[in-house]
Formats: sequence, structure tokens, C-alpha cells
Amino acid sequence: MTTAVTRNGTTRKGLSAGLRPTSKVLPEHARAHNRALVLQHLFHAGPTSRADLARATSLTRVTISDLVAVLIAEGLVEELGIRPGQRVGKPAILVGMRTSAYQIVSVDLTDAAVMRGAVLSLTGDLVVRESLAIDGRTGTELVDLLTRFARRLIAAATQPVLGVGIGSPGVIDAAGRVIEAPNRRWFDLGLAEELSESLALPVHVANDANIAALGEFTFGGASGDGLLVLTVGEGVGAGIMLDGARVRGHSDAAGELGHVTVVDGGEPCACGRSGCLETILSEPALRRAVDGLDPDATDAALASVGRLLGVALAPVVSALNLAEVLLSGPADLLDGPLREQALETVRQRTMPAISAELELRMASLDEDVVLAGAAVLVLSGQLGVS
Amino acid sequence: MTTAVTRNGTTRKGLSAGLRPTSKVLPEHARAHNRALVLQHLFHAGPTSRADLARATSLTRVTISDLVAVLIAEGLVEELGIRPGQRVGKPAILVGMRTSAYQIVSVDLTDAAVMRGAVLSLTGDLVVRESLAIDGRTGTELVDLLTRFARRLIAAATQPVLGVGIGSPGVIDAAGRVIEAPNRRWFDLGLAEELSESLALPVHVANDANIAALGEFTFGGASGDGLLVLTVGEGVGAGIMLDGARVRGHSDAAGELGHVTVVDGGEPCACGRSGCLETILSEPALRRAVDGLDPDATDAALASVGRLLGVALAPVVSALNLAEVLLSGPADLLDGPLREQALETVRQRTMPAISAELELRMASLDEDVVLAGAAVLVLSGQLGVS
DNA sequence: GCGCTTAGTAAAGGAGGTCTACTAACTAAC
DNA sequence: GTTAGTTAGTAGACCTCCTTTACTAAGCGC
Repeated sequence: MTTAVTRNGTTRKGLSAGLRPTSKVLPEHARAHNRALVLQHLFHAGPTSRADLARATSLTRVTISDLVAVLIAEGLVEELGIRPGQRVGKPAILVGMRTSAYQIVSVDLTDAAVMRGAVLSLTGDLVVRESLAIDGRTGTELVDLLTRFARRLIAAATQPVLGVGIGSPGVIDAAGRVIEAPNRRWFDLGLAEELSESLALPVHVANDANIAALGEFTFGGASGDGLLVLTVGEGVGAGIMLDGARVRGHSDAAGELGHVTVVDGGEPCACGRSGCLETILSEPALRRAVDGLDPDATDAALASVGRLLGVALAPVVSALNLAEVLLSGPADLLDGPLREQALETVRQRTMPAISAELELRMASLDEDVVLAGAAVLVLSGQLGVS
Repeated sequence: MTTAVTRNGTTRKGLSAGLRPTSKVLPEHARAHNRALVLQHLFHAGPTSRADLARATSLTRVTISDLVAVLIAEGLVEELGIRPGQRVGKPAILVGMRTSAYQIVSVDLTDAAVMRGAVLSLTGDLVVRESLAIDGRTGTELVDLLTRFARRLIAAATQPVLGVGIGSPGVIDAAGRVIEAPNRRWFDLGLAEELSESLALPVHVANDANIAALGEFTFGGASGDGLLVLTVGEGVGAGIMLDGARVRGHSDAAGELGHVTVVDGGEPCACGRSGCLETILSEPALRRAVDGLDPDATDAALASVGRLLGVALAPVVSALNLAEVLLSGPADLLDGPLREQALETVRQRTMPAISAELELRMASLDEDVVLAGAAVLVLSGQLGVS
């Protein structure tokens, strides 16, 4: 008896993690990959000898020498002299990333009133910081203002600029096209492409909360895979990293945790519905909630918000088996009863196997997470490093 | 002013999707990838000419000819004669996967009382089906029984067996090691490795609910990325596909949605806590809930379960921006008020941008999903096809 | 028949990585 | 202080893989 289990003819996208082919791979892609591998190692582990790079990557010393020679010729890597310390054999020559070779320009558009920008070194150190009042501009005017602001930052850089990274609210696709950012009056706007043309530099654009997760992943204390970063500010956003990759979602809208209902019949939300997480967890909402309360009542109020956050997080943590949930935002409100109750609630509402290893703590980067994340966007886009 | 955004030296894993290097890539890996690309296309699109393969993969005709020649030599692919229909130019020779060249053996261990097994063709057609009572066996005894069962299935195959796929409850790592499957009394058991040795065949083992998602993704009607399959049986499990890859989770426990609390102070659960989704949504729980009720009351009872399911799903759907949620299990219970209310609840509790494109419907494969998924495990592991 | 188009193959070439073998430079031990 | 052993880095030959270019095969349309 032959029972058909069915079969259909749709073609699917994928990648090469579990060998799920998507598009052709050429030797030159292998080269680019291995090159990125070397940079990645130098970026995270610091100066390394060629021989150690070979061991770390499992490429041969010959290949590493060749790759390093190219990187040195490009000015991205430099020799740093003999490795100190005595040991047998020919002493190793350390090579390291020339972190001063390039700089990165980042812009954070999270705040509706003011755009924040920075020039960063390749290691994520903030070199210059600037900001500019938006004065209610939206749409094309805002693009113009952003372009001028970016130009000013590029001019402020003391080294050639590797690229420009921008974190914006809204739904943004992989190519940096803003599908919709209602508050900025941006709809189907090829922001990365436009800016890249007018600035004559690579420009990467992504959702602000999403790249906050990227920033924490690369520069923060995040220990590895399975990370969710919840950004609390005027609104509430989230970003998720799984298997070292940012989760984008089917229509590039992943991370929209702020508008999940957590209170039945709750307060009206800017999104038109009511009881959204954002109506209780955003910074303004929290300030209002604790305004004028005595310390005990404040703690109780924060804990009750924490509990609701925990209820919303539990299914996500459970479904994805996350390792870490980080809260980014005002520590005076978040890092206390709120956080503790959220963790406690998640533990109560998930299996021990899931919650045992879970950490829920404050993000280690401050208000500059989005700037850092935008820099990672550029690092990863231009050098394959993150 | 130079503000440090911090920097740490941890090394991270990743992959080559967004160019996030993890381990070296050689030309031969490119070759394997392109080879899989060809098979993938033939698998999903059916017989194709070399020239069309070249266009589909963007490899050159020369390379495709070469790859196809190898695949023909291996007996995986065969020429099927001239493409019918008249058009200008030399007529194309169709090549197709020799789906009869190999068969796959699948075992489904979801049921504690009986193991279900099958021999499938490469297209997922069930050729032979067998089952075997477990009689309360666990631990090593169960491994022995499973080995014998697998041998029997392998003997029943009418073609060489490509590999053995096994779906089991429990936490199972990428190498097919069962971290823990309490009901089977399996703890830290290298099941895939052991079986592979004793059967002298490639063996792939993964969580049953996880591979149900894989089965739906490949053989079912799932349209693309962002898929969650919820399996309802004795228990409740889930599997998630993102970007064409199965979500495994930090400690290989992704998909444990069955033990998320959905009823405060609800019924006790086998897991030791209470109010878990499984206490209301498992098949036994649903049968009990509707037992003896008149039709209207039945509908109301099912809808109320649907609502609670929707509450648990909303944060997951929102955070991941899923495209599809599929329910797999008894249609008489699931495919009605329960499903409708679940979808309605998710819509109410998430942003329109998230829920607008969301589909929540019944899975298209029947009780054989896990067997099909286990087959995909083998297909993907051995041929790179899924 | 002749021109045009499409399918498939052959040969040469370039890119990328490995293997083997070499030199350079140090430590340790007699 | 010489010799042996170890480690770092490089040179050259070789293999693999894909591409480019050029060719043959085989049909259609006039």
C-alpha cells in the first residue's frame, strides 16, 4: 500500500547553515567568508599571530598568510611586532586590526524630537557625538535633514568613513528600505539607497530596537545565542538574535512586542487598540504610574508591570528557548522590582528546563545601544564582522 | 570627548547568511552547496533541463552539466528524454531525481505505547508502514527495541536506504544526542550515534514536534518562512521554522509551548506545575472538556480553549512576525471554534501589521507528519534537500 | 537551403586552498 | 657553545571548481 504524504512544488529560500541551499556559492565567496573569518577573530580576540589565526580558523598557515597580506595591503590590518613572552620556536609576529584605519558614522532616529549621531571607531568607541533637533520635520524634509546631519558627521570623522549605519523606528527591510514608519511619515522609502547615493558611502538602515539587540550582542555582555533585547523608551521595542543572526520576520516586522495586548480592557494605545504592553511599560507610562507614590507603593506598581511583562515574555522565551532577555532603558524604573518580578513570573510560567538557564537582566550598554548597533550594522555589512 | 561604548572579547558562532563567519569555507564546500542546489531544484520543481537548471541557479551551463554528470554517475539523477512541446532551438533533455533510487526509513516515537515506522520514497510517499507495541519499555530496552524495529524497516525497503530519521519527544541536540526524554527514561544518550553504528546507516534524530514543522515546511502547504506548527496529541509541542531553518534554541529545547502557563491556578500538569497549555489543549484534555456537552456548549468550550491558545500565541507571533501558524492534531476538535477563536484572539492582541498577513489554519499533513519530517531530516542531512 | 535560436560540451584560464618542503629564529640540553 | 627540537612564516607545485570562449547538435521559420 502506497500512501501519499503529499508533495508540493514551491521553491524555498534558505541558507547554508544546515546545508539548505539558496543561491550559488563560488570560490570567491569562500574567499570573502574566510577573509571575514580572520577579521572576526582579530576583532574579538585582539592581536593574534598568523599561526594562531590558522589554528583558530582551521585554515592553513599558507592561506592565512595570504589573506593577512591582502588585509595589510588594504590597510585594515597591521603588524604589531613580536609577541612578548618567551617560548620555544621562532617568535610570533602579532597582527591586529587597524582600528584607527576607518571610522563609522551612526545615527539614531529613535527619538521623534532629536536625531542623535556619532562617529565611532571600529571597536565601537564613540569618538564624536552630535545631535540635532528635528523640529517636527517628517517625510522628505526629514530625509533632507538626515542627509545634512550625516554629512556633518562624516566631515567630523578624523579617518575615512567605512559606512553609515542608521537605526530608525518602523518596518525596514533587509535592503534598508523603510516599508513604513508612520511617525516619521515614511512609507516605502528606499532610505539606504537614497542616502548611499547622496553620501557616496555604504549606508545600512534597520529597525532601532532590532539593532539594539545587535549592539548588545556584539559589544554588550550578551554571552551567545538566543538573545532578546527589550528596549524601553517612549515606546517599547524588541530585537531577537538567534544563531548569531538577527530575526527579521516574515514581513520585516519582528520584535513588535510593544503592541501585544497584556491588559484586557486596558488603557488606549497610540496604535489604536488598548492594553498594549507599551501602555504600561513605556517610560512615560511608568513615570505616570509611579508618580507621587511612596516607595512601597512604587515597588508594588513596578512589580505589577513586571508581572505582566513576564506573562508576555513567557511564551516567547519558551518557544525559542532563549538564553538571555535584556532590558534596555531607564534603570531606576526597570532594574528593581519590575525586572525581578518579570523574571519570577517567567520562571513560574515556563518549564524548569526552559527557565533554569534563562537570564533576565539589564542591558550593559547605555543610551548609546542603538548607535553601537548601527555601527555593528556597518561592520557586519562592510567587513563581515559582528 | 571619547566615550567608550565598551567592548568585550567573547568569540561567537554564526553563519554565512548575513556574512557572519563561523568556520572556514573551501571550494569543495561551494561544490557541495551547488550540488545540493541542483538537487533542491529537481526535488521541488521536478524534471528540468540542464539549461533551465543553469538559469535557476545562476550557475553556468557548463558547471551544471558537470554537476549533473556526477549526480547521474551516483545514480541520484537520470535523463528523462526530450522535453515535450515544440519551440525553437535544440530540444532540451529533461533530467530528474531518481526518486526510486533510494528510500528513507522513518520512525515516530511520539506515542509512548507504540512506535510507528515507515519506509518512504525520496518524494515523501509512504511505501511501507509498520508499528510495534512498546509494552512499557524504556531506557536501554527501548533502544534495543528501536534498533530491531529499524532493522525490520530497513529490510522491508525495496531500494537502498539513504538514511534513518527518528522523531522522539524530549530535548535532542543537533548531533542527535538525546539530552533528556524523561518519559522514555533517556538521559544524555547518543542515540543517533549508537544507531548509526549498529545499523551502519546515517541516522538523524530530532524532537518530534520540531520535525513536524520540518515536514509541513517541505511537504505540506506551508508557503514560506516564519512558520510555527503546533502539534496536539497526548501532549502539546511546537516547532518553528525561520529563514528556512529549524529553531533549535539555546539548549535545544525550542518549541516547548505546551508547558507555558495559560490558566492561573489551573489544573495540575504532568510537569509538576499547573495551568499549562497542555492541561487544556492536549487531545485527552479536550475530549474530557467536551465530553457529554451539547453542540453549543461544546463549541463554547472549544472556543474558550482557542482564546487561551491565542493569548499564548500572540507574543510569539508578534515577536517573530510569523507568517503561518499551523495546528496539527484531531481536526474534529481543533478545526472549528477553537481555531477560529485562536486566530481572532491573536488578531485582537497584536498589531494589524503583524496579524494582517498571519494565517492560522490546520496543518495539511495528517498523522504522518512526524514520519514525513523525519524523512526530511534525512533528505536534508544526506542530500541537502528540504 | 539558410539564418536564427537554444541545448549541451570541450578546452583553456583564473581563483582559491592544500600539501610539501624550505628558511628563520628561538629554547633546551648536553 | 654547539646541537637538537620546536614554532613561525613563505615558496612552489598541485588539485578543485567555476568561468569564459568557442564549438557542435538540433530544432524552427522563411
